[in-house]
Amino acid sequence: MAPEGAGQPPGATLPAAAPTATPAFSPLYQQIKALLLQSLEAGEWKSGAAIPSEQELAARYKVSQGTVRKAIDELSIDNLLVRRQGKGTFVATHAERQVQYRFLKLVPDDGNASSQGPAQRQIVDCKRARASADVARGLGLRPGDAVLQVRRVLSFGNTPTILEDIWLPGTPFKGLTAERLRNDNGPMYALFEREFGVRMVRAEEKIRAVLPDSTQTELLAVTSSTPLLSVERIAYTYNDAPIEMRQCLYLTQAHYYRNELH
Amino acid sequence: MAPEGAGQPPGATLPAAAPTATPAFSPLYQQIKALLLQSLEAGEWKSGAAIPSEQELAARYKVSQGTVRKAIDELSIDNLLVRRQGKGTFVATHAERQVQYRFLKLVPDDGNASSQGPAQRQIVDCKRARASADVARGLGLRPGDAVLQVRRVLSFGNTPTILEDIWLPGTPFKGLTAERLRNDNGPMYALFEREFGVRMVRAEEKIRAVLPDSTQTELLAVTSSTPLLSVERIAYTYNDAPIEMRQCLYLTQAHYYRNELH
DNA sequence: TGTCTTATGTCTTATATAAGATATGATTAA
DNA sequence: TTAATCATATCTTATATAAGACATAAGACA
Repeated sequence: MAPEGAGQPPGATLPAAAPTATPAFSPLYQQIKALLLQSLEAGEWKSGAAIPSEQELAARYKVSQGTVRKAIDELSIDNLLVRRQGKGTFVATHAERQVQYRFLKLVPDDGNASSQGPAQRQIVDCKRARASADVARGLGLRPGDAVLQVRRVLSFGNTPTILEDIWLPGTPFKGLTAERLRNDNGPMYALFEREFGVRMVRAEEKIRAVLPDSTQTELLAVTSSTPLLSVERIAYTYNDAPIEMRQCLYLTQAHYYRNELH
Repeated sequence: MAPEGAGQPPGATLPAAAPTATPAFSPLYQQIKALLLQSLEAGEWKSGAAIPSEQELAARYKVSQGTVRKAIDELSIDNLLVRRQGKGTFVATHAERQVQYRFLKLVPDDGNASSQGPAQRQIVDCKRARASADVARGLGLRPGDAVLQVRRVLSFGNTPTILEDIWLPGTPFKGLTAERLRNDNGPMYALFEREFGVRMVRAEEKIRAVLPDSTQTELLAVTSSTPLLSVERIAYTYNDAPIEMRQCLYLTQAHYYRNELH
């Protein structure tokens, strides 16, 4: 029981390992967190795979296990990592998620999401296009840049309920076709992750009440006087980079958008 | 530097101090958290006041400062406490909040909440009533129990934008009148906290798109074909006890409901 | 009045130990 | 010999404690 040399002073910059310029004079665990983020972003560990143990990471970065722990704590709060006692810490993935839809907050009126079966999905359209001013602003592109546009309808119990227009930047999603979307049974975000290495981290939504236009009434089988929830979502990957934009319409006759406030 | 007797085994129950039966065999810091919650609920520390230092609490409960810290960490994540380095830890309060509305997520189209002035508030109605089946279910009362009902309109730049029907259980809010509401300039939740000792901790919302009825069109000065956001909110105080129910209508012509997803 | 000291907060890091999960190997029964 | 069982070794994360660093504010002192 001989506790040798106590910890290095907080605020010290990282010894050598640090490859890029960290903000300097930030807490050690924040520097470690930044390094872990870099590794995640660089794809050093695959989705769903275990990252090195806290001891190993502590050795790699020359800090104590507790410091690594605090860094991992924050990353798991942000849903980037998942801890499992006795097993290890894993890269969060959509592949094995129990919930089908990561960001969908629409639930049936009885509040029980499992009371209804899985959604029926119908890809209406999937084409290459040029970014409009709106889409370009949302995705951080220039107007006219190549984008992929997907339109689909989700139905619950044969009732069309959700109409989605999805825009994706052309570059990372090269090769995505209606065929591949239709052939896939799992969540769309799982496919993005598996086929294109794109991981969704967080999203922002703008919600309004609107009336549908003529195209929308047809696709959702409602009258033009049926109020709908308009949900504009921008999803972000690492480093707050926008990677997907959606314009959704929700029919809230038998469903509602559930939100928790803290 | 003589690290004497290492920590007691986790999962051990608290020595003596524990006044009520804690779940037993939960981590020490969870037991401390529960004790702190009891003190908060009992009003041992007033809103906005500092709670004892981590050292003091550690001494009181016969645990280490770090264990108290972990308990406080979780409570401050839940927005029940606020830490200020060098100053202390304080009971979260609405009184000094910079934001006017705790749970309001409606923002102007430009996304800048401060670009519009403060809201104009108009109390339309404030009366004693009996809980309907709906309200009783929401507030955990029996139908027919005494409740307070408040109806008000919020306008931004002279445009009526929000219509709220608020139901409050009669007991904790005895003595609340339209007069007192009108005379108060601050946030309603700050008044609840100051005058009735009721602290809002979290809330749940059910959001739908609807069309207004004739009364609502008048109060909001819109046509009956203007789609509105219907937001049903139930706010909770300590121990997940529902304490307020709201039925709100938002005009989303120049505003949108902003939500962040993680 | 302005600067320094000091007391008292939280914040950061480190270490020791407990508990959960899994693989390994000896033992036993068929 | 083979297959099943059980104890154990050794991974992992989880919890508890302690000590020093940093932040803040109030009082001492020139």
